[in-house]
Amino acid sequence: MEAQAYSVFLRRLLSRSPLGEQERDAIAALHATPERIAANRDIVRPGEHRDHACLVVKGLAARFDQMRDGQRQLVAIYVPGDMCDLHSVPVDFTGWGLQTLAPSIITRIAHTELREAIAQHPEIGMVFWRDTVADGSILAKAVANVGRRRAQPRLAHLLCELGVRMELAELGTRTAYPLPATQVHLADMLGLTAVHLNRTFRKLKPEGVSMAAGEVRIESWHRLVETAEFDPAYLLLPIELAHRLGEGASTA
Amino acid sequence: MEAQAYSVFLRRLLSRSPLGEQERDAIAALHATPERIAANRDIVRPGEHRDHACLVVKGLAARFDQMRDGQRQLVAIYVPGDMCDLHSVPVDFTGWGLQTLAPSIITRIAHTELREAIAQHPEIGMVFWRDTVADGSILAKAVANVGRRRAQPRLAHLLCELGVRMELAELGTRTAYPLPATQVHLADMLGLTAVHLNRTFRKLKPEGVSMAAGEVRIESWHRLVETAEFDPAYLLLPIELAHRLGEGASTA
DNA sequence: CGTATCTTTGACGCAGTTCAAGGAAGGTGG
DNA sequence: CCACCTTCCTTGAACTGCGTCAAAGATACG
Repeated sequence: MEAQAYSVFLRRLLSRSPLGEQERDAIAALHATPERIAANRDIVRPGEHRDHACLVVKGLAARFDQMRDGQRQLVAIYVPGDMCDLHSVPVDFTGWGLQTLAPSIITRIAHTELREAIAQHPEIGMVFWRDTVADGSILAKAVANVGRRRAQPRLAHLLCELGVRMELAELGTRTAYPLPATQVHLADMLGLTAVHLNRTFRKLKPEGVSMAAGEVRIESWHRLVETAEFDPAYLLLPIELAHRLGEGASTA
Repeated sequence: MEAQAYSVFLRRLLSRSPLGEQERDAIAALHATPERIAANRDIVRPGEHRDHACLVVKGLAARFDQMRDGQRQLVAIYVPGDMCDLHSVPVDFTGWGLQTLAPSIITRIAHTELREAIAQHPEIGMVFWRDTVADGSILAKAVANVGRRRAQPRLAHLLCELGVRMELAELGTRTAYPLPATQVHLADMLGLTAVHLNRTFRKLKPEGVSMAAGEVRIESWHRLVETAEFDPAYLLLPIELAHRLGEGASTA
C-alpha cells in the first residue's frame, strides 16, 4: 500500500482501536491499486459481486440506495481514510451502491488479502469488525436524523458530524473544512429536495454557517451543536478523544 | 444456552452463514441468562457500558435514539433470534439504547464468553461480523425508506421486511405474522406521527393489508411488494433463500 | 366493571415539495 | 483571453402531505 493510502487508513483505524507493530506492518503490506475517478461516477453498482474492498484516499464517496424512478438516497458518506465497503469482506454480494461525489482517488484491496491478514492477526479481524460497527452506528444516527429532525437541525447535525470526521482525518478543523459536494448531494443525504436544502442553508447563515467554494465555515461551533442536538458519542471514539472533541472548538 | 434460545439464534445465523459441528457446539455451550421483561422497558440505556450482549428469544425489541424532548426514533427492530447488540462485543460502550416493544424474553451472554468462542473458532468471528453487516444493511435501507418514500410505500416496505424476517424466524408467513407492537411504535420507526400512521394504514386497507390483535395480514403480497418497491436483496440472504422469498407467497 | 392504553376521526396550519426561471461560476475550445 | 456552455446555485409562487390539537371510541387488563 503506498504511503498516502496507508497513512489515512491507519489514522482512521487508530481513532478507534490501538494496533501493535505487527498488525500495522500487516496492513502496510496489503497490495493496493489506486485509481483516479471523476465526480459522480458509480464505483460499485447495486447487486454486484465483489472481490475487493475500496478505500477512499482522496475526495469523497457515498453509499446510496436507488428508487425505481432513479431518485437516489445517499445513506452514508465516506471521507478519506474510510474503507467504504469493508462490509463486502464478510458478505461478498452487495445490496448497495457506491459512487464518488467529487474527483477522488480510490484504492482497491483484494478480499483474499484482507482475509489472509485477519487469519494471521485475529486482532485485525476485531478492528475491522469494530469499524463496521462504527459505520452502523452512524447509519443508525442518520435514521434518527432524517426521521425525527426538521430541515434546519437536520442539516446542522450533518455539518457537525462531517466537521468532526474531517478533523479526525486531518483535512481541516471542525469549524473550517473542505466539503467537495454539491447541494444536491447534501439534499440526497438528508432526504430533502435541493430547493429546500438551499433555503435551509440560508436560514443557517445568520447563525454563522456558510458553504462556499467547497469549504464549510462555522463561526460558532457551540451554537451549531446546540441547534443540531449533536452528541458525538455515536461516533464511538474512545473517551479521551471524544472528550477532546466535546470541548469547544478553536472558535467557541 | 437453553434449547429455545439456541434454536432461534442458530436459525438466524444459519440463514446467512453455514456453520460446522464444532462451531454449533461452541455456540450451544455459551452460558445464557434468560429474563422475562415487560413491554416498553429499556433494556440498555444510551451511553451505558456493556459487558454482555442481548439475544431476543421471544417478543420484540428495538434500538432507539432519543431526542432531547424525549421523542424517540426506533432505528432498528429485532425479532426473536436477533442478537440485538452483538455490536457491543467489539465496542463495549454504547451510543444507542434498546427497549422492548412487547412482553419479551431476553437472554444475556457475557462478552468474555463470546470473545472466547471467537478466539477458539475464528469462523464464528466471521459469522458475527457478517451478522453485523446484515444489520447495517437493514439500517441503510431504513435511511432510504424514511428519507425518500412517502408514508404509504414507507409503511408498505416495513411490513414487507417484517414479513420476510418473521417467516425466516418461523413465527408466521410473510402474509400473516404476529407483530406485537402498537401503532405508536410503528410511527416511531417510520418517522411519522401516530395519527398519520393510522391514516396511512387505512389507505392500505383497500389493498388488503390489515393489522388487528397483534397480527398482520396481507392479502396480496405482490401488490404490497409493488407499492413498497420491496427488493429483499438488502437482507443479504444467500441466493437460494432470497430466490425462494422473491417468488410469490402462498397467497400471490 | 372500571381504568389505562391504544385507535380512530375531524379541522386546521405549516414545513417542505413542485414547477419554473433567472443568475453565478467554472471549465473548454477557438 | 474571450465566448460559450454546462453545471450549480438562488429565488418566487402555488400546492400538498404530514403534523398538531382535540376529543371520542375501542380494547385490554387488573
